[in-house]
Amino acid sequence: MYALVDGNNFYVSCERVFRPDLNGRPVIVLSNNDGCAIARSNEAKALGVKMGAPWLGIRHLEEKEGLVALSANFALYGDMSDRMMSLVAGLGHQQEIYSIDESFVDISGIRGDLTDRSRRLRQRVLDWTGLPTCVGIGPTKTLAKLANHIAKTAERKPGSYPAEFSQVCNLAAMEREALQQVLAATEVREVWGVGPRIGQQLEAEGIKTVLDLTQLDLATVRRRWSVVLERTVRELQGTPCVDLEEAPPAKKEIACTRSFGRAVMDLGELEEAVTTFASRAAEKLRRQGSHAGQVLTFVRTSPFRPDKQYSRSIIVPLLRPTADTAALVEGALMGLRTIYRSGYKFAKAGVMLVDLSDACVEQGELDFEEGHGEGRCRLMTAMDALNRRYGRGTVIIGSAGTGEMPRNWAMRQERRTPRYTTRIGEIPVGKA
DNA sequence: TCTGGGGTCCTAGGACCC
DNA sequence: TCTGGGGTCCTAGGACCC
Repeated sequence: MYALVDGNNFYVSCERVFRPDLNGRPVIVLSNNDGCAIARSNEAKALGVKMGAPWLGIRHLEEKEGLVALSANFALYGDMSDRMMSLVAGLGHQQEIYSIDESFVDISGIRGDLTDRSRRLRQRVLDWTGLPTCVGIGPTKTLAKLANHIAKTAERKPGSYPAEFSQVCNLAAMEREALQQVLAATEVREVWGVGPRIGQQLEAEGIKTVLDLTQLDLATVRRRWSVVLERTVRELQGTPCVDLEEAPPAKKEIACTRSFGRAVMDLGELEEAVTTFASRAAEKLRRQGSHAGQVLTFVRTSPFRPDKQYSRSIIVPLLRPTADTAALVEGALMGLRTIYRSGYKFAKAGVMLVDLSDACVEQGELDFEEGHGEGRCRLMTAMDALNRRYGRGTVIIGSAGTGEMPRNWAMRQERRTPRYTTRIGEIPVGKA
């Protein structure tokens, strides 16, 4: 038996914890570069603001409807997430943190009324962190996800489902007939694993509700679609096919990519950007204890603009698998210089580390050259420690630039709130 | 004037092997 | 007149997730 606990409009809720004046108002959080809406309060949803809507297309609502738009403050959201997750873990035996705002909890064999227990946990998270959540319970992860969707919808749109499902919905506690009614009242697109494409195909075949989907023949689903959808249907029927993953498996690739604040044409500026991205990716690589065998670098112009388009990527194999920032930056820059063409307005670049292996596994080799091995490893450890303690960017690779060069690539963030919980200088101050 | 970032899994087809 | 059978690995592309 699983519970899925999910934050409501998570990023907006994090902002509201420290800005209670935003309660009851339409609020959105914008993506990097203040580009588009990535989180919306219920009031913003009611105004018709869609997920992913470009900010400049909805900006008029700022004056007309009092819409508040904030730049993404991931330092804040990450820290609030940690607080929420540690409380949610108490709901059951094991927890899988599935994303920044949701986690699955294995609640098999927990005694007592699970619905009641979940309501109390939900209240505790709200009291202790200020974050509103909803809980879905079901015999499989897919059903728990669905239950969570129902709990949220019942809360947000009274009348859409029976009021008792608001905030906490336990599909496992329902009679067969009541369950079928709920499944028949839920669109097939709401199912975890059914995206826009497959949703459209299903609807075209007359499969409009979740109930319709659960009644399909498994062999047909496999033949017509895939084993993936077949697994989803089995899960909806109550047969667990997806296990809880308590410890996340190591990443198979690690990326750092960014759209630029303004168009970049100059190779020198791109070199600074790519150095910064490769350094950041290397940091993530060391944190998971891996080495990379190859570095992929890409640059591209904006497909949304009428300008001349150019998009290219290149993979540079490294001399040996490494987690050394200098070696990874060197590879990334070598790739960049190969694919760079002048005369284009570049809008985005990125570095991806691939062909990852465990750092413990090392190929022996005849040591003809200095400059790698133990010493470099200690240098990286020291660099990471300094950057952790004194803030990102305290110690950098020189080619990341020191600010003499224009930084058109730097992202725009005009509306970011303070990092209330992670920077001593930005802590909120109360007045009596 | 603008439209994010970071991942995973599955499938089909080609190359290659014995 | 006929030109096998079975398998692995790699890559590109599609779909999905938050």
